[in-house]
Amino acid sequence: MIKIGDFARLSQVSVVTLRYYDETDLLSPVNVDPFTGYRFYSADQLPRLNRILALKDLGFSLEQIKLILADGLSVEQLRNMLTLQRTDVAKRVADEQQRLVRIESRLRQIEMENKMPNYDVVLKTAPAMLVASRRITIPTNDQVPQYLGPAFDEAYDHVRKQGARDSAPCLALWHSPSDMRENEDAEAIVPIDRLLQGSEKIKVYELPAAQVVSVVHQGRFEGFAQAHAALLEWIDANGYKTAGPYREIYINHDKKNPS
Amino acid sequence: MIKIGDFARLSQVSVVTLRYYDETDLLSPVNVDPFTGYRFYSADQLPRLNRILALKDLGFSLEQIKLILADGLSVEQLRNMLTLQRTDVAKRVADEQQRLVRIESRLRQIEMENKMPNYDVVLKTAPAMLVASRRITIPTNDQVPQYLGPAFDEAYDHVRKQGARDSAPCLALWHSPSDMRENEDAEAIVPIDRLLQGSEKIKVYELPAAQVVSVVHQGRFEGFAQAHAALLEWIDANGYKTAGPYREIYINHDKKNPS
DNA sequence: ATTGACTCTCATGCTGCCTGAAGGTGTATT
DNA sequence: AATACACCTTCAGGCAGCATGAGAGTCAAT
Repeated sequence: MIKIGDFARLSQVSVVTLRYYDETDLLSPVNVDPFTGYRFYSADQLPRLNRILALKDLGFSLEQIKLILADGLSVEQLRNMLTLQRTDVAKRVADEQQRLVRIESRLRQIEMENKMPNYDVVLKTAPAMLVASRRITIPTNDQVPQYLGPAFDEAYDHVRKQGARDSAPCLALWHSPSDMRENEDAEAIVPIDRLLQGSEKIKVYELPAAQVVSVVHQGRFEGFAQAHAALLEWIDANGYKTAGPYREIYINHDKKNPS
Repeated sequence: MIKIGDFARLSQVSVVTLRYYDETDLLSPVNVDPFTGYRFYSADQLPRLNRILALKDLGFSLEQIKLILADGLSVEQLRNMLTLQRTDVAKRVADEQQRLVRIESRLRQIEMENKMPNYDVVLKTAPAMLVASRRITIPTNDQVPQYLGPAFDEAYDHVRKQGARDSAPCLALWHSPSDMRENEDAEAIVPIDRLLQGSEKIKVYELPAAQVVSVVHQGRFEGFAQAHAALLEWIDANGYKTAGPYREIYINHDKKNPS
């Protein structure tokens, strides 16, 4: 019979933790004095405790450990749990390594510019949505406003004529590679709240959900190239590849949120 | 003015999270209707929110992010925080990788033995303690009990004669390499509660704290070699090196807990 | 009888939110 | 004008794995 304090010293586990393990039925003392409530442990319980610690060390939760320690767990099940845990931990390792890369890229940026970078790039998931779209080709880079404005108007008119409403801010898709400055292939998109008829010019379809890298640009177009550059840099630094068109989301009248 | 739901959709952050950020003063809406309590955001707040997300992505806590976003933070301080965070994350990566190694070693053990291994090896930290010690040389492996028993008695007598008490279970240190079977160099140790006089045979000193790899063996000496083997295997598999003597802790009369 | 070292049982806190419950708002349709 | 329905509000509680502290009872030695 060992009192909790001694057992704690033996096992290098805190008294509080031992009490918690008792409370959660992970490891209960062999007997408890019915009057004083004192917990008494036996040296025989050290192996179980050590196993608990070992499993915790492998990253299992106390719930999982309880499962593993329950008798009736087959070797197969045990192996499965370990295998799952392995992929889990492997993923965590990969995640943290990516994080490390991002931190280092930030540090490099700071070294170079000697200030907090202007643009914060974040990985997000854009949900799928129904859209009405007008796809156009823009001859030269400086004609973007003249071409894109009317394209949006066309799409928006089409939507309103059928009595649907826009359910989110408009966005533009750029299908051309980022270094292309002429004959750019763009799509003016109005998100809608229900399926409706398309036309020759206006296509209606579901824009699928996608992983996107997002950056917020505030103000008018000037300096916009910087935001774009920040995006590309981030993508490069973090080892991603672009797998679809660029999206630009327009909020209010002079603000942009390309993603 | 954007309602919280729309702002949530724009930023891909949940409404609940936005409310939480408001509550914790990380990002408050530009204005709140005094009657209805409705929160209203502005598109101008997207950059700040994006920065918050970016920093969260780097692994900072919300508290730290609040600090970083507070004005008056110098580039120096920012760089320091990032550097700290880098070492932090690097450590986490290393930890998780070690964990991965341990899991894989467990899996291999299961493949080989087709059952849960008998011994659970855990890394612990043994605290420093005052001890009275009797160091002896044991000619051959099978004479361990005859030699070690009296050595403990000597140390224990010494302690009692001076009115001190043992404050923890006795332990033995083995200074010889693990493959040595003759003329083993061992130390019988009694932990004590206060400093006392040594003698020619009995040394009194502070056994320093140490990182130890611990395994629990239950029962008599038979099968003890297995526990020992498990230790060595673990140490090898996890890329550690032994940096001191083995410790064996004896609990009750027939139980052992070498660490 | 009195220390002093332990032990007990609550209660609360930590992080970063999520999940309701109960009730008030805003807009559109009948 | 009534109603429906989507949104908004403020609590309250929960999650994992304990740590910290309060207030009170126990145990062994002096």
